[in-house]
This record gives sequence, C-alpha cells and structure tokens, in this order.
Amino acid sequence: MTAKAATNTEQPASYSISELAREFDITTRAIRFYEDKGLLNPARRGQTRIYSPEDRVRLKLILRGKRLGFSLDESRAIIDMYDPAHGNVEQLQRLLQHIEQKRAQLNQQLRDIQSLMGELDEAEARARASLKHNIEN
Amino acid sequence: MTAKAATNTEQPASYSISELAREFDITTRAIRFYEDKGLLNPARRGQTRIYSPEDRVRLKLILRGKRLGFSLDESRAIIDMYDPAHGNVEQLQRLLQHIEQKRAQLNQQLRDIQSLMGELDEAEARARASLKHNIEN
DNA sequence: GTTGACGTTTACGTTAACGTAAACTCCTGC
DNA sequence: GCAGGAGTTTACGTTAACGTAAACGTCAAC
Repeated sequence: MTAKAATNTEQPASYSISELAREFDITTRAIRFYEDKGLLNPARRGQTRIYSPEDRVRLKLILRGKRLGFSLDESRAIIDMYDPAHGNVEQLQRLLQHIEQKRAQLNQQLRDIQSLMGELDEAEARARASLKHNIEN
Repeated sequence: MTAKAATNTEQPASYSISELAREFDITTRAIRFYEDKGLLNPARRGQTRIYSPEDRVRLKLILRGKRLGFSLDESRAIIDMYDPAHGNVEQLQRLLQHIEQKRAQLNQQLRDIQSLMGELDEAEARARASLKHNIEN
C-alpha cells in the first residue's frame, strides 16, 4: 500500500457556500444564519466565505441535530463537546454532566421511537385489514 | 379473578385542565392551544373543559411527538393514524404511505441517535482523560 | 356578600429559525 | 467595457408555539 493509495478517497479542500447549500439542500441564507448564531466560522478570501472540510462536518452535525429536534443552541452545545478546548477541571465536570444529560435525552427518544414504531405496526395492520374488507365488498 | 379484580388499576374517569397541566408539567395555555389547533376536543360541562382518559392519551402522544421534534401538525397526522375513521380505499392507501414515511423518518432518527451516542462516548473518554491529566499536575 | 381558587375568552407579545428583497461588490467571458 | 453570475450586507417579513395580561364568570367557604 503506497502513500498515494492511502490518500485515495478524494475530498475537496474547501467549499463555497452554494456548494454546501446544494449538497445539503438548504439555502445559503440558512448557512449564513448559522454563522450569525456562532455555529460556523468559515475563513474568508476577501469578503467571500471559504468552508473547510471541518466546517462541512460542523454543518452536518447541525443538520443532524435538527433531525433530532434540537435547537441551534443545543446543537452548538453538542458540537462544543467535541473540541478539547476545555482547560480547567470545573469545565470538564460540567461537560461530563452535559454529556450525561444528552445521553438521557437520547435514551428517552429511543424509547419514544420504539413505542411509535410499534404503534405504526398496529396502525398498518388495521389499515391493511380495513383495506381487505373494503376490497371484498 | 373476579370482575372487580380485573378493573383493579384505578384511573380517574375525567380530568380538569389544571390536573393535566400539573401532571405533564405544561401550562393550561398550551393545552388550550393544542385544542385550538385541532389536536384535542374535550367535552364541556357548561364552559368548563372535561378531559377523558382518551383525551389524556392524546395529550401524551402530542408531548411524545414534541420530544421527537415533530411539529403539532405532524403529531396530529400521527394521532390520526390510530382511529379507524378512514372509510375509502384511497384514504387507506395514503395512510399506508404516511406510515411508511414516518417509519423512514424514525429509522433516520435511530441512526442519528446511534451516531451521537457513539460520539458522546468518545467525548466523555476525552474529557475523562483530560481530567486525569489535570489532576496529575 | 365578598374573597379566593379555578375556569373562561380575547388579544397582543415573544422567540427561534429562517425567507425575501434590495442594493452593492467582484470576477469572468465575450 | 459591460452583462451575468456568485457572493456580500442590511433589513424587514413570516410562521410556529406558545407566554402574558386583561377582564370576566362561578362556586364553595368564611
């Protein structure tokens, strides 16, 4: 395995705002809005924003948060858990607490999803039964 | 097992709005709002709202939807899947499609949660390592 | 007979998360 | 040398999901 083969999976070194908007099917306005709210911090070439692969990952995390019903503030809090910019002990303790809370919330969501899945099964069964009955008449 | 023993688990036959508000830790205003939006339809004694056990279940479903990041419209759509008031074949087909969509969404949320859980584990590990390091100094 | 506690309607206010539009800059192609 | 396209800032508009407040009804308790 050569060094070249190891860096095989091609990946742009940077992205424009409209590239990201297209990829994730959101508007450029939304992306700028996330920056306003402190969730993104792209580099600038003159006035133009230039997004690094890391910025792109952060954007993915934001959108995942949205799918889970998190607010932007919550998503930022979660993203902040990743970088190790937490110097003192107290901050780290708070971070661990925060992680515990998120875990609890996610477990609740898991239970909610499982309940809902089961109920969707039943609803589907009823609908199919009702369909069968309607067709027989 | 007598008939009396079978109906053993005591359960109020009705609830006031403030009882429900207390139980679920929401305001009465929110409950009335859900009614405005067509998600609840409590009986009335004069002007006063009286909530049946079924109304209470619907409220629980609404709140579960909220925890999963659903809008009130989405929650209403889900709740509507339960009652078999769907007469004709076309409606039932649409219902089945709707159920499929919800299932897909829930599966996506499951994947999101699993990713996030894993990342929380890593974040916790890093935090604990960092803590250990800080204490050793 | 009035005072709370609880309920009601009506209406305006608020926050989050963008959408939409105007007016401008910069660069590229022809 | 200018038209078009992509980017920018600034600012006002919009929707969902309630909060908050005012003004009122009702009923048991003192």
